[in-house]
Amino acid sequence: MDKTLASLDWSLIQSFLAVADTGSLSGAARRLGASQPTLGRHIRTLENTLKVELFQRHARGFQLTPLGREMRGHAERMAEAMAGLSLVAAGGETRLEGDVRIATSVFMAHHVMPGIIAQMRQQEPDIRIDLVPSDSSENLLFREADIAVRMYRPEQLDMVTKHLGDISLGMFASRAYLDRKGAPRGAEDLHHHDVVGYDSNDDIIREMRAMGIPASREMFAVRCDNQSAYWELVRAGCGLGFCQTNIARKDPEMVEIPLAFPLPHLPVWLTTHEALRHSPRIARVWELLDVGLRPFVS
Amino acid sequence: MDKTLASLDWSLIQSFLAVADTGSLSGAARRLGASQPTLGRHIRTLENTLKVELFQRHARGFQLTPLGREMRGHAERMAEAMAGLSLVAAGGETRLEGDVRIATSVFMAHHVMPGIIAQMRQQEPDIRIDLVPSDSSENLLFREADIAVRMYRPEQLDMVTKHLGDISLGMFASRAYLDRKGAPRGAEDLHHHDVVGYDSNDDIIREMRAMGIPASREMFAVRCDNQSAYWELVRAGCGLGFCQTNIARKDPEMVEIPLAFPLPHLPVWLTTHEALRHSPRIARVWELLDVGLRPFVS
DNA sequence: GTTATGCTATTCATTATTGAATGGATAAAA
DNA sequence: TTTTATCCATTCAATAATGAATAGCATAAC
Repeated sequence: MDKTLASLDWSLIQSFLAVADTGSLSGAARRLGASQPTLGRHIRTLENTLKVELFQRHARGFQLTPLGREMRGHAERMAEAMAGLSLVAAGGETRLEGDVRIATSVFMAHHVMPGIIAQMRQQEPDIRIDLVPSDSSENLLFREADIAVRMYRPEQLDMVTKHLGDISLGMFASRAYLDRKGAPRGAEDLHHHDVVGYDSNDDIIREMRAMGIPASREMFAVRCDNQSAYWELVRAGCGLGFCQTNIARKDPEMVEIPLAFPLPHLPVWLTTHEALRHSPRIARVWELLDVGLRPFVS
Repeated sequence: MDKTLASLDWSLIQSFLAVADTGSLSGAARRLGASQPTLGRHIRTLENTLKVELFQRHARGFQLTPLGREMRGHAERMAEAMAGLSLVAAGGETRLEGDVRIATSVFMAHHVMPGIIAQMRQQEPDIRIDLVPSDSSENLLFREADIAVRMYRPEQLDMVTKHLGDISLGMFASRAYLDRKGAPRGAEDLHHHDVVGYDSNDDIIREMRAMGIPASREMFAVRCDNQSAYWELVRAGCGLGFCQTNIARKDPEMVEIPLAFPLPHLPVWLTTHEALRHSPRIARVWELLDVGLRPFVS
């Protein structure tokens, strides 16, 4: 085996990749939990050892040279292999303790998960939970999360999934709003009302059109992409809005608006990586999520 | 990104793979140029961080657990990516100095390369040469060599190759042997002579059979796989033997035995990895080998 | 122009890592 | 059995790597 290959410290490549990704020593340092001088030294050592120039030193940061760009691909392949390795390792943990990261939508994280997690903590005090609220999908391969609770069918490969059931949606308004504007009568009447909608997400519009109701972005008086904040807007009386019926019906201030047409249902999927499935603590949290979410997916 | 993934030092994986490959801390230490306690600590750190058991401690060394075996594949993928990276880096070196590893057959390394390398050193004193004599083929992907001089067409992918010409073979015997046994007359007469052959390598037998001459392993009085030692056996008068004519004819003690049938020719191929082709020092050594080998491939 | 911000390079005390040495344990060879 | 050769774990002095602090730049905003 070549001397260079054997003696070159792999952690230098780790640093190289971090600097290449973040574009600066400082950024890479933050990502790796190291300091900026350390990263600077790592890059210099790497360049000196390989006798090549990997970055152009710029006042605003480090920029890859063409050669560095060529090397980056290989470093990324190393990172992927490392991710796979780390996944196998996590799946091999045998004790019923440790951290479990649960990714789910902002809305669920706000309105559903706290109760479930509180119960989990009582039953499994040795399992610490990281809750990752996010409406963009996580990459479970890179362990951005261990278990994801999602409102759509996961499409990543090597995943174990379970469809827990469906969440029914309803249209709601606050009493204050209804006192002011009255309740809508039928689909056409919606045009005379304020509706709270999503901003960049066009789910509502597409669903309404699918129902045969003309809809456009302009019909929304107030828009918000964060679903928790969205719901607070509706509760504050900004207009009509949609919400999971199981949550909204518990709120005495909110009134459900009966609709002539049925709203779509949201499927609830539990997901984890195949390699993690046999880890006791992941399996346990999976089980508790399965049970805990049941009341919400009637 | 997961904390474990980001914070786990990749050099620990490097150590893990070395221990998995060699089966011992000491062996891994030798391979990595580190010490046995260091490797021991690395493995322990890795196991503690990932909270898994990777090896079974045995008195004779370390043995992978099933989980460790699963992880090994990923570690190997990392090593492959690392090899690719290191190759790109080596190809990106811009100076006409450094080390170049030349792999070639034991015989060539003994009888041909020294002169060529001596001349190289005069013309390019800043290029240091590692000569790797080996009759098994090198893996240029892992940079076991930078340039290989081979007697067969290389089959690895991503390789740059050049057919320099062919080497002609002849049958020779020492004067001492001929004085004792006389020269053979024709192919049938070979049975009354001692022939020095290869041991596990059956090239000679296959070639003779291809020529229509009945041959078997038993016809060899003395056998040796190392071709340099083989030739010394022939020179010492152990029997008839084959050799490159260009080399053998320079030896006043050796007499060529004229044969009625033609012997096969050996092709000479120069090989390097695609990624290294544009490195100035590799290109320079390639060029000098091309020129230097010319007299031998008439 | 001036200020604020974000970055890199350098220094130096601190900390963490390393390896030589040692002891103990096991398996193979004499 | 005794010897020999490996191997691993542990210890501790020496070494190497680290990060906080600082200074110096370049850019962007005012």
